[in-house]
Amino acid sequence: MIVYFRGMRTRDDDKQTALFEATIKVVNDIGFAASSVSKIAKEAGVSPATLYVYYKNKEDLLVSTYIDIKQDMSRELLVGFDPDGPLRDIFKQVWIQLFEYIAENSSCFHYAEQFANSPYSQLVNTQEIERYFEPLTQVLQHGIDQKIIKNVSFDILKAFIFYPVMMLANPKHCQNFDSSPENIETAFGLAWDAIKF
Amino acid sequence: MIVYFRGMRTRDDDKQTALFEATIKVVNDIGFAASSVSKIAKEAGVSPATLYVYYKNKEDLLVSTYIDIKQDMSRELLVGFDPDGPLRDIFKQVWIQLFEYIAENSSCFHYAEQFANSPYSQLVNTQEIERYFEPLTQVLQHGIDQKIIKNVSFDILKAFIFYPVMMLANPKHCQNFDSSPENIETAFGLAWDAIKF
Amino acid sequence: MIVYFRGMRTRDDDKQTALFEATIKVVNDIGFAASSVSKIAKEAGVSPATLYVYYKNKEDLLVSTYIDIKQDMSRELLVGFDPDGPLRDIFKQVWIQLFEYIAENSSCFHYAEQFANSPYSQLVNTQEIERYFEPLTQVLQHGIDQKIIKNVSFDILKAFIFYPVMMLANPKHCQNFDSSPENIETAFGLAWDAIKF
Amino acid sequence: MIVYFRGMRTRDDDKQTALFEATIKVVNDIGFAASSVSKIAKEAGVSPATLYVYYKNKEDLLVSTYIDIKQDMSRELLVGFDPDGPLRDIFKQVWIQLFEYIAENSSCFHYAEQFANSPYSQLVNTQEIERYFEPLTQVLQHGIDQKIIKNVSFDILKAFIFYPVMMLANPKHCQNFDSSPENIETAFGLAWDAIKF
DNA sequence: GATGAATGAGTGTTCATTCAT
DNA sequence: CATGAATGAACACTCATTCAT
Repeated sequence: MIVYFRGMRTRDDDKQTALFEATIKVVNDIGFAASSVSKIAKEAGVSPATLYVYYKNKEDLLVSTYIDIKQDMSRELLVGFDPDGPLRDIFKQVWIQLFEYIAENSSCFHYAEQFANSPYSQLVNTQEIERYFEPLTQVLQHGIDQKIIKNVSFDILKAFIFYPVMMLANPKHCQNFDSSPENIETAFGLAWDAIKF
Repeated sequence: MIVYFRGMRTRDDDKQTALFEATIKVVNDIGFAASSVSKIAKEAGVSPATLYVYYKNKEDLLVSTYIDIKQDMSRELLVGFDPDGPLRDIFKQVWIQLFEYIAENSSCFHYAEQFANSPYSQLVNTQEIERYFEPLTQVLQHGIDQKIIKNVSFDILKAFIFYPVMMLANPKHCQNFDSSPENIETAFGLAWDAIKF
Repeated sequence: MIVYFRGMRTRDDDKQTALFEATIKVVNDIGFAASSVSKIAKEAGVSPATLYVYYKNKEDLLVSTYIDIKQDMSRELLVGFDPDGPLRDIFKQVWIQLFEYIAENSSCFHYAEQFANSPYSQLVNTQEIERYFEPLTQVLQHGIDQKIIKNVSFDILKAFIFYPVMMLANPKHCQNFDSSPENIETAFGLAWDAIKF
Repeated sequence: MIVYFRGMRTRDDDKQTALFEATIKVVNDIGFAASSVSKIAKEAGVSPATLYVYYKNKEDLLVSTYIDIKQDMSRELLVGFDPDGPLRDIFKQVWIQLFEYIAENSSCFHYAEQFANSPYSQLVNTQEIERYFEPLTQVLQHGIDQKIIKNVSFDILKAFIFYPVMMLANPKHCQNFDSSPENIETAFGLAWDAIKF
């Protein structure tokens, strides 16, 4: 066991955070294709070489950033999640929280979308990501068993519950959509009509 | 020695087509970020310099390719479009044609998605693109007026009719979805339930 | 068949030569380890990017340069080669020509030595290189058969005929050696005494 | 917490040795060009910064390692050296010991060769190195005076006694040479024939 | 003494684009 | 029209070295 009577220079959490945020900002500003390690480092206020202290390489930087976002997103989505409540309420809560997450973290969300559309996406273990969202899948199955939700494949259900939110909450796609609580509720109404038995 | 006959095409349509297809192929194979003018030219079987005869620069190449795809897509979508038929049938037909277009032209569709997610998308006149799909908007409005379709904003309606298809038809997102006619009909059922009054 | 009624820009032989010479000069001046593509390009008076028009990459540059030197060296060595003359005369002529080649092309020779001592050497087909010198091997065998030369392995014979020349002709190793015709003849005497039956 | 006892070594000899060995290993494994301070430090199991406690800089590391090897080599060469025995026996013994040293310490030897071929070699005092081998030079002179050895310059003699060994003992150059005692004796025979009066 | 963090300067290589032909 | 040659600028990444601890 090594004990230091005088500590060495330690890794700087601020720098890690700065790099994380810079990655998202740069990618959102100029796009995945044009984002370079040097631009991200400059945005973070560190030397490009420093970036390699915190990340193995560009791929690691982009992939780690994506995974961190996805983890954070699933956490936000499932705040106050209660699998024993009424199904419609569960989904409404998740739906609204997803909407709010996207609206409030639009840059993170957009980064994740760009990442998922890039060839880097093949480098992440999709199953691991999906595990974050497993509680939702279980509730869906429960709804199907109780004949509350249509007995169609998960892919179809997800396509109607979550995909439209992503569009509506993203000002890039829906500039006209006014995200007042009423409008969000209205939109959820359509989602529920789609999947309910 | 090349001899020019009268009426001979000076700009070679074959080359233009080759470049169009090469652009999509390369972008889909290696991603937006890694796609370079030289790789696209090589894939098309022409010199990088020749590419500049047909396109002003890289941006022009990418943007033009996107617009061409979108035009073609709207054309396919609206084949046999009859605004006077029953509303549900109209949408069903468009829905299925959209689905088939994506399934059959997945590389074009994927290119368009990557493009739309890139900052290049800011360079295209979105209104012009939307005009291609205007007949659909008119039918939507008609349905609302007749109380066949929910009286909510176009953005919400579109988010539930078209966005889910894009997810379902894209094998990258839905590997498990079996696109048999029955499944497609089932999925359309959810879309209709969502928007119908 | 493509016929150009107006030619395109053609590859510049001067540039190729300049790159060849620059490679040798730089490597000899600062060593294999410190030699970089940019330094070689600068020495040749071209852009680093231009270098990649003529060579696939750094490895190709270094390996091609080595092979070119070796080919040239074997050509010089075998000038006036007559396998039917007296054995001692054959070897004396080759020995002297090797000596002169090394003395006159010391930079090429030194490059080749550095290359052979580098890990890049594993990338060249040694057999192909040795084929250049095959006439000598045949004469050696002939000498052994006729009991003019000691019946020992080729490796030993080569080690005593050619390796000492490389040392003597190389001013880096033998600063004191005066390469007058008499001294060269004397040195050859030792080589012949070593291998003669 | 580290506690210093009285008389405790401050500079760690183990670390010095580890660095010496790591330098040779890394250079032999990946070549002079690719060898970096960090890789050597990692191989030695210390921090790059620690390396600078033992060596002034990279140059010092490489040069010191070379000198250490050369010293060790001369020591091995002259084991049991008796200037009063028969000349042929003296040289035979040295020759065989040189051969064995190279065969047994091929990595050290190869490092030394690479170093000698690099521009770093200009940084070492060659005369100091040669002094290690002075006993041999004296014996040579003695042989010349007694007309046992040809009266030619030292450079020529050395070129025929020692250079061929280096070639034969180096498997990189002579893969086919079987270093059995008989073969080594045979090879020495050629060396002796070359230099003997 | 020993260390991981930090970095400016450099690496090999590819880029989008222009040029002469 | 069509081309291969040519390049400055950028790329991802590693370097030898220093610094604070």
